[in-house]
Amino acid sequence: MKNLNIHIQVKPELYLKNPDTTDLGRNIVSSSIALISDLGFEAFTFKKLGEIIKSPESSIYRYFESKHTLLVYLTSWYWTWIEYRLVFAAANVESAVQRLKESIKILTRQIAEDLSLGEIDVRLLEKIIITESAKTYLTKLVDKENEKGYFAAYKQVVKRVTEIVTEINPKYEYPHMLITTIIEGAHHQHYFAEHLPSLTNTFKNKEDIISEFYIHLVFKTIEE
Amino acid sequence: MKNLNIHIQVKPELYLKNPDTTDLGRNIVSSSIALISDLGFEAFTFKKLGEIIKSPESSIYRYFESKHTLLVYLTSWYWTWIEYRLVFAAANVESAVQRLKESIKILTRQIAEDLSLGEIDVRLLEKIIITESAKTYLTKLVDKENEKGYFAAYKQVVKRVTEIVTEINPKYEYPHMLITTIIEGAHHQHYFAEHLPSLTNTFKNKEDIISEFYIHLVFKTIEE
DNA sequence: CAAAAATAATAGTAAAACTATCACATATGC
DNA sequence: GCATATGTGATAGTTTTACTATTATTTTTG
Repeated sequence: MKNLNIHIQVKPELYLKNPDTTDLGRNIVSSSIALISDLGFEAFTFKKLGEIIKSPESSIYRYFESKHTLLVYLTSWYWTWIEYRLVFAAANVESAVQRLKESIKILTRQIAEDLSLGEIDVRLLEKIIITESAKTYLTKLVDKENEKGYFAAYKQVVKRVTEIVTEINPKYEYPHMLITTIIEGAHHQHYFAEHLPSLTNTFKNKEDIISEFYIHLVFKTIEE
Repeated sequence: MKNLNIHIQVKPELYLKNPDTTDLGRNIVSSSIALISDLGFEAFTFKKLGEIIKSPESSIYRYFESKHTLLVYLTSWYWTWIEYRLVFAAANVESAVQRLKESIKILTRQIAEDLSLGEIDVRLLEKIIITESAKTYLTKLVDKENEKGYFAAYKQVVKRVTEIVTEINPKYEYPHMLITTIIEGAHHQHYFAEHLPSLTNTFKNKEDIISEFYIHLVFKTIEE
């Protein structure tokens, strides 16, 4: 398992007490990732999590308002990490085409190796993002939560990549639609590949087929 | 409100007793559409529905195993209806390009007019599909439910449209990825336009912008 | 070392998601 | 036309979820 020493900071709106500052907090976050990816978000409860970390539910509630905000926290952590990777991948790369290509790979490809930042198992987290992240905004509370900035990290990622698209073709009118289409699309393809294979095309044992599909799609779509 | 006299049949796996055969059953279905689009799926319960239709919860449970299978039923109804529209739109159209164009419109455009089939308000149902339908398969039970054929109607729609893609360009290798990408993508764009506008491009007051975006994307992507 | 902060232990609540039972009404088949 | 099957209503009960509240104990820190 590879370890990196960067530190991801999540907006204070997403927690009651910063879980990053205590052992219990970090344990809540890392164990919740394991438990959510094991049980799925619906069957996941703070009570079950409490049993695993040997703390009462009420202690978990001091960090997170609800299991929903915990999911928003995890999602936000993920997008902040993705943004870091986007910035890193773009550094010193002159060609916008090359930067876009690398960005699409980051947005659409699953992490291959075990990777852990702090106590966060990024690979497991990515599994959660694929299956559960849309549930953060597909709720009756979207508008309120959006006002509170719950989705800022995601928006920032989208913005950053759309800017590369615009750099390549300033006349292309729908960069946001395009980028959100491929982000959510890639999540779906990864999910379908595992659970509903007839909805995707993974007949070849070729790796990164999803990434290649989206790279092709994006460059064809934005060309003049 | 426009009424049409076609009849949509849903697979028996999706209900305990066919709601289509009794007044109570039809009332459960039509009122659930209104209530789900009002409360959102999470806050929707059989108890609340029972109060509206003035029947006890237990009577609703005679038709549907759970609120989850009711959602699967509604989704399946919707895709069966979409397939009917696809077949109808393709009838007597020689050009595959034209058939694909019309199919993409059907898959990506929201219904403009009020429309009711039997007691089903199709416009409200479409609102539910946009927000809630992904929740039918983003669960721990996907694999089991897939085996039972819960997602057959959706798969059939995807298959039908991919065949047109292949007719136009037999060498194109990823028709399923492409079609599911635009179906789910369009749902997202409609949702974002209403709730997270910075994730989309609806700055113009132009209608059918989402459809046009996807038509352009598809034809660019599949061209040789 | 005292005060403040964090955590544990325990209890309690309202609602959700069912399951069960029995009475009554209605439709159907012979 | 009557017995039987089927459908619906009324009511009650269970387990679990998603919290909230209170008090005691431990740990941190200034």
